[in-house]
Amino acid sequence: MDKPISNENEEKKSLNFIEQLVEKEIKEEKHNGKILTRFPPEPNGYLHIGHAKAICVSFGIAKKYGGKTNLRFDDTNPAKEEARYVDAIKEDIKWLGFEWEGEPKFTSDYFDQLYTWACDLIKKDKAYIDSQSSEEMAKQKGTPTTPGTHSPNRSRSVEENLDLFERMKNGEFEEGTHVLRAKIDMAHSNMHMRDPLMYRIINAPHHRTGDKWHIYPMYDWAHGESDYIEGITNSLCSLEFEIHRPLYEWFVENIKSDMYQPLQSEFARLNLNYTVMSKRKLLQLVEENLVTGWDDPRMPTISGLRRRGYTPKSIIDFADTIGVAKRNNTIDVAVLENSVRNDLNKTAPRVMAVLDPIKVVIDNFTEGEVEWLDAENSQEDESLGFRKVPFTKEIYIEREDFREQANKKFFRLKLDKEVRLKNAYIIKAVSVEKDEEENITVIHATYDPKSKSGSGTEESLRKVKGTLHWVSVSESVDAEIRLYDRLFMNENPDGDKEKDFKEFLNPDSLEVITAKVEPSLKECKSQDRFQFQRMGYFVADNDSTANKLVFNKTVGLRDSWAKKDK
RNA sequence: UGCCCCAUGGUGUAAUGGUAACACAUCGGUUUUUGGUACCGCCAUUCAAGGUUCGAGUCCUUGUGGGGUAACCA
Repeated sequence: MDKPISNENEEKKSLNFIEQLVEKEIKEEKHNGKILTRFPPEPNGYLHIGHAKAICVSFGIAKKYGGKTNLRFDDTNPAKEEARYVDAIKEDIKWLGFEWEGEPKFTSDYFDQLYTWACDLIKKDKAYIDSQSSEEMAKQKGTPTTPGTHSPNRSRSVEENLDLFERMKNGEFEEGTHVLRAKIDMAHSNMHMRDPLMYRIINAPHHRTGDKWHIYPMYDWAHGESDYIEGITNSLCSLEFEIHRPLYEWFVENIKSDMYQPLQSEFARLNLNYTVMSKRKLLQLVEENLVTGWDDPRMPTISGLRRRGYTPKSIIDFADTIGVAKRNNTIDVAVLENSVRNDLNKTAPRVMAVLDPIKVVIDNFTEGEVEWLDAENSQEDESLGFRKVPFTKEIYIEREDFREQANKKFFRLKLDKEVRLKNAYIIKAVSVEKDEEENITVIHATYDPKSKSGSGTEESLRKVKGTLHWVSVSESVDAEIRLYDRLFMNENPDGDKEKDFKEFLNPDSLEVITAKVEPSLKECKSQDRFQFQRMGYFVADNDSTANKLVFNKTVGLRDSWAKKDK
């Protein structure tokens, strides 16, 4: 049982490129061996599975090397951001099981310091106020092959710049009339270095600072500086910020007063097929009521996955499986589904629920009798024990589990053939009743009284190929079941230039049915997860009450019969 | 068009100059009172061409392909 430590180390040897970098820094005692990362969401929407990956990367690397992680809301644009998102984001991170260091931080906490530093840059002649329109400035920016030209305002005096900047701050100007720009190099091959904007005027109240400010810092100016203020050692972000790194470094180098400097590293964001991963598009789905909300179980949001029945562990395992690298990737949703199945297979108690019921009458079973049978709660975890399930003369089975005639490949119930009822008896179908339209309404069967499951009799040990789940007609209860399919029919819904992503919405992504479930489920609580045996994993929805059970389908079981039967 | 990044099975991720591994998917099989789980097997000489080396997926050069980038968004 006790493995040698060296063995474990060998197994874990493989490191992603960020881990390699951090191990190198630790070895070189770069920050005295300290690691502090940050997760910097903008509070303008809910977190999705892509953020979950980023959370696992930033929190994960710190955790692995004995460091900490700050949660910092990047709230530099009051026009787009709202306080309600702050709470949702905190809840999602906590639910995943990560703990941020101290209180949550806000970029807006640093507005004063940022303003002071901006004044310092003006005084050092490294920033100036530009009073042109954005069109004029865009024109002067040049193109990738031709250098830009200087703004006529570039040579304004320090005094004039300082005066204008203060008046901008005080709200004396309209939006769009002035901006503060860094004075770097209008001929730089990296367009981001051609005198980038640091501040713009926004006359909108901020969710935390109210109407104190009329100027707000741009991302590039605020981010590295916030990292510097907090003492972040490794600032991990996605690939599209790679080209911003020289600017990130230029800003920090020009304001810092010591040897310390945070390092930005970039990794590829997560893409999943059959969904969209843009907050703007997810917001559209919510606002146009194409889903029921940010936590609709079809949404790739963390709150949606939670309501769908995903576990924190399954999401963390998923992030671990897909890895961290620099190349663009698209992960098959099947990988995500696999991680939740893996977790739930080990943890979810098994119960019986019939989703599409058809009645079976056991002709030789006593009318009115209820026999309570023992049923194992999990084949994967003995400690979950047993429960009682009621067996009666009339039961329901799944409609698709019966055919009058079928070939040998069909292991389920057919006329004159035997099948085992899970936890109960072996039965044989003898006849059917049909309505005028030839639809089967009732199946008649006989049972073998000596074949009771677990009894150990010769009859019970008989080899029968098929085993069906079932519930008692009189003792079962109704439950609303919400069956979900993928939200989009296209693998890459936002990859078509001609078509809007919403054209690919799957009209059948939600199906609501009423199922018959075993009576033990009456006791279940919201968020309880189960395997409905042979059907899949289901979770009690928040809408579920003692009087009306509601379950969401998390994911189906792997089904090799469904594939063959096609 | 400039600059930056990337290139390993169908999809992802490893191999840190020394026998291309793992996960998912697919297909086939064994076990099974869930057509589940578990287990086994099939599936790539690493974008191309040169070079360095006893030895290259790994280092160098060139090419090709993909992505990013020129918001008063982050």
